[in-house]
Amino acid sequence: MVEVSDKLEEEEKELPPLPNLEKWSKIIMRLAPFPSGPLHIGNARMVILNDYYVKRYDGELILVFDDTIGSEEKVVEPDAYDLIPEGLDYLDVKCHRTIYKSDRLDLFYKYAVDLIERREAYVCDCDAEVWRTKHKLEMKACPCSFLSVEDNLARWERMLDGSYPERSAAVRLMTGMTDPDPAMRDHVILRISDAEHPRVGAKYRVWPLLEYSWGIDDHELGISHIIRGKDLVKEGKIEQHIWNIYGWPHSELMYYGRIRFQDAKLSKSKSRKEVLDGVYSGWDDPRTWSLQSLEKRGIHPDALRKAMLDLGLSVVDISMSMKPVYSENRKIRDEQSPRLFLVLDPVWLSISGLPTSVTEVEAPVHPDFPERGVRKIPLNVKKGAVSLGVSSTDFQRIDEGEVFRLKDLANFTMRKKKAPSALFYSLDVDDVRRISGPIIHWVPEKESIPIELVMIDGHEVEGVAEPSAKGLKQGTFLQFERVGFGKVFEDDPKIRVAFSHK
RNA sequence: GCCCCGGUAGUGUAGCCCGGCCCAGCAUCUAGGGUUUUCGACCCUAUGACCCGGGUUCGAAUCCCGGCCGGGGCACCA
Repeated sequence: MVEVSDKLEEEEKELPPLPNLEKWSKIIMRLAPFPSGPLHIGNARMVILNDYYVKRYDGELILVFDDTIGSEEKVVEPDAYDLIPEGLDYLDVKCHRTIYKSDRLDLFYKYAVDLIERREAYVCDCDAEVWRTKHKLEMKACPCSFLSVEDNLARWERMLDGSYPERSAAVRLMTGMTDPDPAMRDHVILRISDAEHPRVGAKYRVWPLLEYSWGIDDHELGISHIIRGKDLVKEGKIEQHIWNIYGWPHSELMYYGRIRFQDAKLSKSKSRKEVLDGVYSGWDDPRTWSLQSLEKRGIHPDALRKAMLDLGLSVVDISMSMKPVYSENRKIRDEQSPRLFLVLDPVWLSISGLPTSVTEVEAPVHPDFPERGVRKIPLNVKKGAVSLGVSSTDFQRIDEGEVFRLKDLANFTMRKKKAPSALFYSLDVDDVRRISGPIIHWVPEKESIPIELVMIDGHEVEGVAEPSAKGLKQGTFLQFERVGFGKVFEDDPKIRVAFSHK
């Protein structure tokens, strides 16, 4: 027994300590994604929770690609082997080891033989449907379970050597046919699949099921604590059954409920199809809700982390909004985000009557930090007249004759009757403040920069940004005043920005 | 049909194991105000919850029973 010091103290949100710490000399946990695509926001809870405790207890985190053969609906996507670590990197999660389930088949075979020899498992060649109705539901033992060890081992060999076609035989663990829970009755732990595996090809045709492979591996890898979704509680029970057979110490099992995001519909299979078909721009398309897509949008990993940790370890299924994540992201990012004017769907106003003294506007890079300087917006006024763009929604909102302010510039009277235009009214901000008139953002027609904004739903909208947007560099997180936050993900030939949130 | 699990403000969460400090804390959302030449950040204020019914107890969000509602499992998927 080693003293496991609890390093966390005055952290704002403290999760409960891990159970039975004293039983483990070291905290070892694991991340076990099935590599079917990049990690997405729905997987973030699993990752962050495990990482949180490993860091808190100075433990070890193992990345285990749970890449067994899967099923027709669940197939290994080779790109995922790179996309998953990429997502972990973004979340600042460090894995101390990386392991591939597909490298460990021999180990699972070894234990399969041992379990058969101990009469804890048997090879069943019943039809799955028959087995379910005649045996499982009626709680009647399967005739295969009475076969001798020798017969079972012979059957096992036939599974391996190809004599048994796919689905014609499987290894069942003798958990007991009289268990009140039908889910627990002699569950299949290994089965045949002739599918090709992206990493090991056709080397193996007998593959373990999740609950079995983990029953072995959680022990083999010395996993002390397991935090996983509650859809895996049955699997946990089967693991415990295996641990009991061998008298192994039980890893501590913890479950959390499922999260649904109100503003995000997650479907890895749909994403995969759309990415492959080119409908989505790639695995970082906002509609995939992949970790990559969140990074592209400039969602700070700490914002995600905080939101996930705030959920705690509740086992209740929840439906949460992205709002808390966005709120946290604004808090983190606001201070560092330069301001800029971007006008979507511009309406060009013919401005007239501008005093000759007004030739250029200076607006703060950040209103809370004047020392960061100003952005210069040249006007190119010709005889007191100039064309300035405002967003169409603002234009529609302001009535004929109403006084409004173009932020950092001056106050104007709206003229709509013939053509969109505005007449200079005054310079002083207070004039418009007194009447609570609108203060809106704008861009000059000359020298402004076209910008493409990729929205969260994948749609792209064209906009025009003020001249100082010229030379914006990829990776810059910024705020378009009154439009929202975003991150530049392309700067050549065109500036393209991923919209983050309001 | 069988087996688990759970129900605290709109949303999420703390408290429940070891009943009183909870006329229930926090975050987000919403509304209003302050600051600000942004619908951002920051500061302040307000509204808003213990699923229902019994029981135990001096005292229950916390313990017990029943009900209702919700989620998950019963795959040769993970």
